[in-house]
Amino acid sequence: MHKPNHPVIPLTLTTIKAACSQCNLRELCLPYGLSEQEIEQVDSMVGVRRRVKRSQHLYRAGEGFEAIYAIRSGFFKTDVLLEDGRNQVTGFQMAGEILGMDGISTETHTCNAVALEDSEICIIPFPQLENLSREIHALQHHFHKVMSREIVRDHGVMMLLGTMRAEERLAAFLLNLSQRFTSRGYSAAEFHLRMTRDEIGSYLGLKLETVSRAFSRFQDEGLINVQQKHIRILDIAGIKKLLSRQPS
Amino acid sequence: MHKPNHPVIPLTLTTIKAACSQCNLRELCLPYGLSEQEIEQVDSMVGVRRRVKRSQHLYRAGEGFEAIYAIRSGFFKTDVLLEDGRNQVTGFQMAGEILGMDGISTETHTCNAVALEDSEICIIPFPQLENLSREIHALQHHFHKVMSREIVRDHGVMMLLGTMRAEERLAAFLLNLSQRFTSRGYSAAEFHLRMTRDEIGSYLGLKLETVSRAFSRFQDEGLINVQQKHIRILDIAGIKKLLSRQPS
DNA sequence: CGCCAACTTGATGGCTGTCAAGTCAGGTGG
DNA sequence: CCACCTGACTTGACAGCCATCAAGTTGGCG
Repeated sequence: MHKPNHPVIPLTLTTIKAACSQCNLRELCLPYGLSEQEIEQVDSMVGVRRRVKRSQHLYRAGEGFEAIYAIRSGFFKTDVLLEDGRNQVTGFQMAGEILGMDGISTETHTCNAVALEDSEICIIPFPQLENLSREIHALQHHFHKVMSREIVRDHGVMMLLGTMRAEERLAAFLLNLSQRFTSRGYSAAEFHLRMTRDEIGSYLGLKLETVSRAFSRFQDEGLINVQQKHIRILDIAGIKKLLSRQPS
Repeated sequence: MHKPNHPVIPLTLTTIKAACSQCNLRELCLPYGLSEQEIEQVDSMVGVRRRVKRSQHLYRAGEGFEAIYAIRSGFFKTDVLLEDGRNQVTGFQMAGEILGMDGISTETHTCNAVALEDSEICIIPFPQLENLSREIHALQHHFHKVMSREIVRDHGVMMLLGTMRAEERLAAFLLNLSQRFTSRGYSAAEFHLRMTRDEIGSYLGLKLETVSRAFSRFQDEGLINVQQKHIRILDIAGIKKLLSRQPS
């Protein structure tokens, strides 16, 4: 939907009134075909935007659950900790994706959400989401799809962790990032990693040295170009081939 | 010849009218505190029960999504397949648990659900669930909790696959089974595995030989007693200790 | 009774973890 | 401007856990 010139929205430094109606990520967060009035209702449900600076927590495991969050800009990771100190990155989230659904089941968040770069999120108070879902059919169904997509995504990670070897995991990781950047209008072939090797390793069930070695090997084989956190994909087809090859 | 004049409920061998109001698993599937009338509404939403014999599919990846399923009795596994033939068991489900939520996001199931023993499930047509959810507040919230719980469970599996070694994984698996049997009124210490070593291995990201060896080692250490698929836990505390120990 | 799938156990090898040393990049302060 | 410092990254050597391959055992079922 194209917007003609519209009135200026009042801004503050810390929190901003969210306005889904003006948001260019709308199609990621919301269903198609809402009426003007329904969009207004959604606007008033999504209370405010909030900035989260790099390395700050959006929420922590153990905190009470009150809202889910739509990422308006920036990049996050979620992770869980075991008592003995081991931790597992469970996902990386970017603009247009939803955070916090882990908290619904027990009214308590079960993982940590940390900004990997300065970010901005929209707060969606959960009781109000449920209220509005009962009124707006499409919103209800959309939210169910979002949760289901998270479950399917998790199955993909389980597949990756359970059956793939190191280079396959990294290849899948790169392809996934590339595809998500593409669908947000960024380059499919060139991007900046917001996370460290250690965080990639944690997500992929590998040690950071293994991640680093795999990156180097990909570079030696002419598949990618790595310069620290800067990645350029040279041969997408070659990377895809790594995934379909039988290990045994 | 005339039948007696009270109405007879039609039964067939394959499907039975579900009746949540009579179901002793009600507290697993449904929220507390529904009124008589609400329960009746749920009864009429849950269309029928269906029997699924051992090794039969409840649904397959690629099939259209129409309903979710509550397990009334029996035992299932869900798994996903890669094109190259590798597969990953993503979960084992038992009575009172919900299957099929993977299908909501794309209107198509993304995994297979297979009965590991003769089972019985209740069919919950999804559009009707959404309809009733808009009427019954508690049902809506309960369903959201169920989906969220699935997400949290998946995070646990990712933790297991990403950070634990073989014996820790198997220990976690046994404790999880034991706990779930307990909460259904069965023995915490003695149970029958419905799945093969290969399926356990797929779920835990291990080869069947490794699973078998870990079972044997547990037995040698006096933690459990294994007789093929029959498991007796002798030292729960000892098994728990395996989980909290640092690997390095 | 015999067959077959499931399981167990042993021997060997390879992938990836571990330990260690060195390099690189970015930020800070003199 | 440059020295310095620190966290992130790379690379090498080695070891250990688990996969692989192989052979044998068990138990269920026709």
